[in-house]
Amino acid sequence: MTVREKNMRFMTSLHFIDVVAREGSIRKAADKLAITSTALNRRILQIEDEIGQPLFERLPGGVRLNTAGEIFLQHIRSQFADLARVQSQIADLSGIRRGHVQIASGADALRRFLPEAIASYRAAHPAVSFNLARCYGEEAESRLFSLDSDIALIFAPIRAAHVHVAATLRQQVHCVMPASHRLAGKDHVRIRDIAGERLVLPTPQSGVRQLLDTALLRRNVDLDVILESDSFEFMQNFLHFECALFFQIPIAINAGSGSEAATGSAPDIAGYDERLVSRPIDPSDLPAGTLHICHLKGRVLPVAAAKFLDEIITSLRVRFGDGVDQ
Amino acid sequence: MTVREKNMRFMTSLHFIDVVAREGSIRKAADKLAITSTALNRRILQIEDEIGQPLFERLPGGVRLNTAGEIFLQHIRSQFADLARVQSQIADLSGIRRGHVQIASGADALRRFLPEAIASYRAAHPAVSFNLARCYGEEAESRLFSLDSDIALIFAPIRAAHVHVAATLRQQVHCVMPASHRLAGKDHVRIRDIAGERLVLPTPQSGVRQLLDTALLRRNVDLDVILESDSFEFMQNFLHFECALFFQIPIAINAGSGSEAATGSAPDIAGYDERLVSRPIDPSDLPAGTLHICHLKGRVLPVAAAKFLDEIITSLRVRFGDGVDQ
DNA sequence: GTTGGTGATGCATTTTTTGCATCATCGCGC
DNA sequence: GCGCGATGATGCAAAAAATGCATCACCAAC
Repeated sequence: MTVREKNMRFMTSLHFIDVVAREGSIRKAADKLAITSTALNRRILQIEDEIGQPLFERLPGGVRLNTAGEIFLQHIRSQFADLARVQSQIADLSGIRRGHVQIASGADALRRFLPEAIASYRAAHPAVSFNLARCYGEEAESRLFSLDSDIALIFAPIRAAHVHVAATLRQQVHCVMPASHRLAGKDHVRIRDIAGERLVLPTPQSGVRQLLDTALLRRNVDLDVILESDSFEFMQNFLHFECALFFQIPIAINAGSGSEAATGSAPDIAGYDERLVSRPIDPSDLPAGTLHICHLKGRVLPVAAAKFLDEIITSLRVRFGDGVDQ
Repeated sequence: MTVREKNMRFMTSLHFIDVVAREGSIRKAADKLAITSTALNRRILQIEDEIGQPLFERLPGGVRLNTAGEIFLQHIRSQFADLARVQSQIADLSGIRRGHVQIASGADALRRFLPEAIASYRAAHPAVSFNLARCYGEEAESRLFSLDSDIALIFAPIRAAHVHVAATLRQQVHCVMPASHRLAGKDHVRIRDIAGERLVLPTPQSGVRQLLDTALLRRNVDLDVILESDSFEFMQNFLHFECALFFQIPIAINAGSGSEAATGSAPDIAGYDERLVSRPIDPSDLPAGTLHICHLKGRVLPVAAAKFLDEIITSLRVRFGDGVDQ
């Protein structure tokens, strides 16, 4: 994947511009590209000459794209993305079915859903490689825009207009607790139930947290937040040592077979960690959030990415049936 | 325009592939590109190596694109088109407002409408140059696809799915005759009126002719076709020497001010050739045809082309008001 | 066969790119 | 104020790449 450097001489100059823009300095970029700064500098100057206008403004501490440069960089990135698509399409002709899929996802989907989905896809297409970037909504959107990711799974409202939502999945926030917890006996958890409990919350950038914040703020509940983390795995393991509650959405909890979820009944954490159970928060206390499966608007995805996108949407439909919309 | 060869070194290899594909021979292409065949041959080989698969199949009489090559060529052409768009966008930043607009049009629109539209646009943007290819519907569509034209004006049904119709204009076929003709006194011409007349028809590929054919074939009228031509100018001048009828649509007839057309009344050829008059064929005998203003689906047009497209649609709306749809 | 066309390839030459050394400029800290 | 360390730009020589010439191998048509 990163060893695309073997060739494509006709794209190197454009690639160089991308790197310089990302590094903000010709010398640093040259370092990264393993060439001298003079060579790189001259390539930049030459392209600027060919375009007819400078693409970078020279600052004392380095370079920065000007407006023309930003337009041109976007063009360069779309060229690379399109070239990748063309290559995978050409490779398809000879039946190789190789390719590369780049995914941006929140912490929710990459716990169980994505590992299984990717493994299942790779079982059918072993020559397809993947890249997974864990990030929050806003960053995921910008990764789509800069073509660093083909597909994004975002559990948060979509902000930018350039994002196309291929499918959505309604997800009720669940409360995870030790099996011995007094709330474990109930079917649903109410907000007033958790008032006195020790809580472990996801970081404020997370979609789950934002849902919780709006719901709790409105109620003016006094909370005992003992820990904040961006790692569900950490929170889960923490519960083995101290009795507390944390919050997750089903896609982060559910095992692959998904039979229990497809029935519409409350999924639990069984099979993942038998010492913990999850109970949905009452929907009248906390509305369901939406997981968005998206890609960049107007973009033709590479074959592998398009196929994988289809496959995860199908898989979500199997697991969460009625919660999926397109 | 054709002197784009001054630079863009990072695109030359790709440009070479395009030329070789068009010429069907490396040597001929090399000749056209003013380099030796060996240099060109090696560039082709190198790119094929970089792609990882051959793009051409070698025949005894030259080369021809294989499937991979066709996919890649389409990519190349879209790269060039997008680069042109980016360049014009960048040029726009510094207020230069330069660019190049490539139009494919039937003989109808290039009589009066396009010359005036282009002149008017160039009056506002003198640095924009134009290229006009006169062709029939099918060829116009393929020019859009090969990105040889940005915009097409087609008076015929659209065949290909890759064509996006930005606007349409309903046009009733008119019958043009000497002012002294016996039919000149009528408001509308009926099909039965022309049965005994000497007729001058456009060539069978023309949209007007195809409309006439279907209408006349159905009626089984016996016609006295004395001449067939693809040039309206020729037909018009012919009528100075022999009394006959020929057929045109209003956009080929109308003067620029268009006031008489905007009223919805029958436009005539006044001001263009005072010895001739035009009368619409009765719509119940011959349904109106449709002029399509189109570009390639999914394509972002260069600034100049997009602006010009807007302008001609506006201009059509001013002239033909209710006949324009979007 | 012979002829005229094609693309491929070895080798010498030309052109381009690269690297080193150096310069000019700017912000920062003492 | 004045060096210090960072930046990008530039002259010049060496390295690398592209080019052109001559030639080969191939094929079709005559």
